[in-house]
Amino acid sequence: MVTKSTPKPKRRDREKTGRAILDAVGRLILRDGLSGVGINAVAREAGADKVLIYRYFGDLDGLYRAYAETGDFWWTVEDMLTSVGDAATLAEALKAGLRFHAAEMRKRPVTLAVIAAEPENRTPLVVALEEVRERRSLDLMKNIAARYEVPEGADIPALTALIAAAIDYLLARARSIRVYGGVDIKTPKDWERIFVTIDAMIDGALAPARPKGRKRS
Amino acid sequence: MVTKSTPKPKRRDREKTGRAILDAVGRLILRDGLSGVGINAVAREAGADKVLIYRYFGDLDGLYRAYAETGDFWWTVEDMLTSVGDAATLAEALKAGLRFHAAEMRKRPVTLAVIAAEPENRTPLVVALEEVRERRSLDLMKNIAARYEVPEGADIPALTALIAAAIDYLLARARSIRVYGGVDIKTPKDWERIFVTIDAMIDGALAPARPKGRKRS
DNA sequence: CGATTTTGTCACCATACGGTGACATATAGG
DNA sequence: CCTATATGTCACCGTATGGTGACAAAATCG
Repeated sequence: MVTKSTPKPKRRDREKTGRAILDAVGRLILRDGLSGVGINAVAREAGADKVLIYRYFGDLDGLYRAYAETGDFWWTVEDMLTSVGDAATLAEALKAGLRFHAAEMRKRPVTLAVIAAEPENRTPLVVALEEVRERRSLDLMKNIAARYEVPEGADIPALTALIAAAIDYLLARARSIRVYGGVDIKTPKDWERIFVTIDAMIDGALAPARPKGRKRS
Repeated sequence: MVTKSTPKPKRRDREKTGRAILDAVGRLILRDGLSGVGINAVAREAGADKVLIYRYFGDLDGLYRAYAETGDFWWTVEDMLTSVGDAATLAEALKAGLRFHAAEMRKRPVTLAVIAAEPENRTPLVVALEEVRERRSLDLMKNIAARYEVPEGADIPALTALIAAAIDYLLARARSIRVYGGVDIKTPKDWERIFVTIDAMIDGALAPARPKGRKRS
């Protein structure tokens, strides 16, 4: 037999195929990290021919851009505000806000995977996520300034940037290691412990008058 | 002419070649990131045939391992202690120690590049560096416990892990971005500002009795 | 229904990768 | 000096990558 090979035709549905491709991107990021996302891998994972990726998204960067617009990669500022809105003091607002941030990040493993890849993988996807992060930070700072009185000498942007950076980095690392600097970072219970210290750090950074008294030895 | 092609022989010197290969690894990490280190790239960069890499180091992982033993990737605990040894209080010791940490990390761009690649690039090199970090943390914690009295409720491991994580991550990110969360992270001057907040956070985390008094709205 | 556009399939290209075998010759040991 | 080993050179392999051209058939539109 010359084996006509029954090539099993496929229902033609541009929209469905496009979605399958974008879904495959997400699955690949999750499974193999952002560096595992390539034309061939995506086509294979999506069960679509790679030529369709080029037709629909232009090239790999176009795919990244399209995927960046697809997902729900961050909490929104509104969500943040409603989640923290009833805090009486700035300190309580920051504590609740950073807890909210950590909880929301843990719900978005794809975002964590992208963050993990950020430093070495400067694709449009990571650039897009960075832009969102910066815009959101500015928004949040404006809201904080409007709602709370900031103690003199307190540097709210530096404070939140430091703690958010630590949270994001440690959550991203927790995908592959269990301990960082002798501290467990894997389970929610571990993070309860960590947040006790974060709360104290926030209190310190907001302490109204740091006496600066130096003792000489 | 049949062009005998003058193949330009090379002086044979195993030691020198080996060193050239390891040097090439460092240069490549610096220029292209850890993911830019491959057999072909290293051979090209070192001006040596790749078969020599296999002969001398086994395979790519062996190369990583050999390179991990080559470099001075971290400060030593002794250096840390002499740099901080005269601090009168635990708070001052931690402030000085973390400043020292940041300064030493900034002197080691290769280490920063490896840290940047850590989350997605689990080569023996990053594993080796992680092990050093963990050992060093334990060492340091022991020394601190022996020298200073730790206030009740203060979690020194969590405190140092959080701040060190933020420093390492932000320094690694500073290689490719200028601002994180609205805060400049590039120049030493930027870091002076950041360290003001770090100092305050340390004070807060070491504050002896956090009253926990909540105000209701 | 018939013509045109769109979707999907396949075969191909050049390039790069990690890895290996065969061979020449410079060096070191007897 | 002659021999054995170690060093370096070259040509190859299979596999994967990003990317393109050609073609068949399904869907759409007149």
